[in-house]
Amino acid sequence: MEAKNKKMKMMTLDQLKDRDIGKIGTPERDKYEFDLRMELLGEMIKSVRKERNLTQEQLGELIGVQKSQISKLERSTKNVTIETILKVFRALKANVRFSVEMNESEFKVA
Amino acid sequence: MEAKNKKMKMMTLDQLKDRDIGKIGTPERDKYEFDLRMELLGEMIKSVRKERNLTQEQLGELIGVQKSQISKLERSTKNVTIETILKVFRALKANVRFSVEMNESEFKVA
DNA sequence: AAAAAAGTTATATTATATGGAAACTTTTGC
DNA sequence: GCAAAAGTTTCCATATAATATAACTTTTTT
Repeated sequence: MEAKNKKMKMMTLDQLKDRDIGKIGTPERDKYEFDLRMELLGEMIKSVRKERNLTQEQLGELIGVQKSQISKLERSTKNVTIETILKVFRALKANVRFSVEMNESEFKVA
Repeated sequence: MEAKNKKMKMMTLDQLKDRDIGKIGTPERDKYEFDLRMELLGEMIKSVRKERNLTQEQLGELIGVQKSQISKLERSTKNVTIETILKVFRALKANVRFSVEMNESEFKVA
């Protein structure tokens, strides 16, 4: 990526994302935002696991899956089902919360 | 279910769930808790959709799926992928938050 | 630096979530 | 109460998430 526009002074992160990845709502941008979330979720698993002083193998044993599975969940850019997420955090004795907010009102789920 | 125990005065909801469904951590109970969460998530979709004054068909059009699909998401006890959830709430212009908490520390994801 | 442990990746299989179509049921408006 | 609209369910196909195994790479320990 080159900075061709001489007049450009500053851009917000959002402006950059709009320009380089696509506007919010476009498939490209949505995918990016989604991947980002997935990455964070994976990091979340990893950091809680570390906090509990577990190896991937040990966490796997708690859940009943191989370590390779844990590795994937921690680093995959792919999609996950809620069931899997809950299973993992349950084993880690951590609580997951989903909440939905629209405008002012916020509704908590679980 | 009968109330055989004459001495029983009161029970908390948790005690009832422990007795009738199984202790937390048992597969039965975990499934129950999970179903509950899923149900709430479906209800969440429904209530936000209603808030936006949309029919299932209209919401489906926004996302690009049939109304039957929306119906399923709103009422299914089945599992869902995060991608699907995000897709729906994105269309509803609502924000979904996942957060994970263990002990005192709370980490926000997305 | 060698050995052991932890983590990653590739490949393949199985289970299941997504989705459409259409018939059906329930709710709503007149 | 009837018709239309909204929602649900069933049946089915397709896509993909979950998983194991085993080889591989990276990190840690001694």
